[in-house]
Amino acid sequence: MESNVKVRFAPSPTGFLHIGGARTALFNWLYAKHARGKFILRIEDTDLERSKKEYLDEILDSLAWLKMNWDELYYQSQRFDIYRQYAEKLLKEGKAYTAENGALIFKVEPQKIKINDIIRGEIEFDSELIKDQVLIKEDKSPTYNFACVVDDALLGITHVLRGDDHISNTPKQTVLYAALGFKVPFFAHLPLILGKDGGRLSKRTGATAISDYRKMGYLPEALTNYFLLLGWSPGGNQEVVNIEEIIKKFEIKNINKTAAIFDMDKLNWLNSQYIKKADSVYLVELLIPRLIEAGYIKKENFNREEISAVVKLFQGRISTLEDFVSWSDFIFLGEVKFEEETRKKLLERNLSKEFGFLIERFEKITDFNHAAIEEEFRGLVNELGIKVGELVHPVRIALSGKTIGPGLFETIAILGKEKTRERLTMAKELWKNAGQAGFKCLLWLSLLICSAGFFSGCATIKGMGEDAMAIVNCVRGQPDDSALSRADRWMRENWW
RNA sequence: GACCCCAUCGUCUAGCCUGGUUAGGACAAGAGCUUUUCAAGCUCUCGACACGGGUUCAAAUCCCGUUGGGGUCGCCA
Repeated sequence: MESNVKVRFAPSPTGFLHIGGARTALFNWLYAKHARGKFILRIEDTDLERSKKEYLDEILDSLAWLKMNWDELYYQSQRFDIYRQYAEKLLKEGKAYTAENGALIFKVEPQKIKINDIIRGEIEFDSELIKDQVLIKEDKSPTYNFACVVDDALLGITHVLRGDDHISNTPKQTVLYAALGFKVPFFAHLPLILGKDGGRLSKRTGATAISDYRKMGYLPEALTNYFLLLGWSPGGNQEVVNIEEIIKKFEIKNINKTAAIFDMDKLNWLNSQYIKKADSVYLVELLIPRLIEAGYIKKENFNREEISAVVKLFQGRISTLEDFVSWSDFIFLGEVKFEEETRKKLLERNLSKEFGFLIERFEKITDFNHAAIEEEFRGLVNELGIKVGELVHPVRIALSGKTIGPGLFETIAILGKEKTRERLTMAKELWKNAGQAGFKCLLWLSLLICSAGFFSGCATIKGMGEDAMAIVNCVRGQPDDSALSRADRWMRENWW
C-alpha cells in the first residue's frame, strides 16, 4: 500500500557527502519508508564548474553503503530546458523581467511571507528583506532556488526535509511556488550538526566525509544509528535501535529543534556495540579487504574460518574495524613487531629456563586448544611455585609484542602450536644474546677496574661495587636495565 | 549589523503540547567488583532545567524580556 508521500535528498556534487548531508538523507529516507512513499535522489549539479565526477561517485557510494536506497534519480544538469521554459512563462506573465546581461529575474512583490514548518511552526518574513530573485543566470544556468522549486513541484515532492541553513531560502521559494501556481510542499528544517567546539563541522573539528568514517572502520548500521540519535529520540531510553522499528515509529514532528554536537566517543561506543553483536561471518567479509591491504593475508589464498576465529578473539574488545587490524597483526604476520619499550620489558627478567619448560609442555599437547593450553600452563606455574602473572605477561609479550591483549590461553590456541614454539624459542635467543652482550661487558669492566685500581687505588674499586654487581647480574642472565648504560657512563667518566 | 532559529548534566537526550517527577536514560569522567594484562561486563558516584520578571496554590513545562549560541544575508548550492 503506497502513499503519495515523496521526499528527496538533493546533494550538490561539489564536495563529499558529509555528516550533515547524510543525516538529512537519513531523515528523508526514514520518512519515505515510514509513510510507504518514495525517496528521490536529485543531483544538484547546475554549477558545471564546481561539480565533479569524483564527488558524485563518492556521494552515490556513501549513500549506498549506508543502505539508503533511492527510488528515482535525477540530474539537474539534464533539465536546463525545463527551468528555462518555466522562467519564460513567468516572463510572459509579466512576473519576471530581463536584466541587461540577459539574466531572467523574478520580481518580488511587497508582502508578508508565512512559512509553516512541521518542526518549528509558523515563521514570518517580510518581503522587503528579499531582493528580486535571479531565475536564470547570465550563463543560462538556473539558480538554486529556482531549479529547486521547479523540480520539487514537477517531481511531486510532498515534504521537503532539509538543513536548518535553508530556512532563509524558504520564503524566497514560496513566492516562486505561488507565482508558478504550484502547490507548496510541507517544510521541515532539520537542526544542524556542529563540531566539538560548537561551531560548524570542519576538518579541524573532526572528519566530515562519510567515506572517511568508512575507512576508519565504522559500520554503516552504527553510523546510521548515531545520526538518528542526533536529533531524534526513539523513546523508552533506547540507544541501540533496530532500524525496522524506527521506521515504524519515525515522525517528523518529533525531530528536535536544537543543533547537536557530533560526539566521537558516543559513536565509538555505538560502533563497538554493533561489532559485539555482529555475526562474525559478516565481520569477516568486511575485514578481508582490510587484511589484504595490510598485507596480513594474500588475495587469492586465505581461510575464512581462521579469520573468523581471530575475529571472535577480538570482537568484544574493539570499537572499529581498524582496531582489529592494528591489534591482530601478530597473528597474521610471520614475525612479531616489538616496540623498543616492550622489548626492554621482556629483557628485564630472564625466563629462558621457564620458557623452555613451557615449550616442552606445549609439545606434548595433541589437541592444541584453550583448555589444554591452560592446563599445561597452570601446571607449570604450580610446579615452579610462581604467580601466574609472572609467566603470563612475558609470554604475551613474546608472542604478540604487546603488553595488552585478549586472554592469553585463547590467544595461544588461535596462534597455533608452531608459531607459539617459534616465538618462545625466539625469546630465549633474545635473552641469550643479551647475556652474551653482558659477558662482553664484564670483560671490558674487569679490564677497566684493573686499570683503575692500578692507577687510583682500592677506593675506586669499592665505588665501582654497585656497577659491577649490575654487570654480574647481566652475565647471570638477569641484565639490569641500566647495566649497560652504567658501564658506558663509567667508562666515559673514569677511563681517561 | 539586519533578519531568522534555538536554549535540560561536559556531550546526546526523556520530560514541555495537556503545569504538581526524588528532573529519567546513554556517552564521557571517577570508584569498586571480576581478573593473566587491556578492554568488555556488572554495581555505584559525580553531574543540568542560562538569567530576570510575570501568570498560578504550584513553572523545566505557559507568557514577556535579557543574555548566550547558531544560521542566512551570491547571477554557490
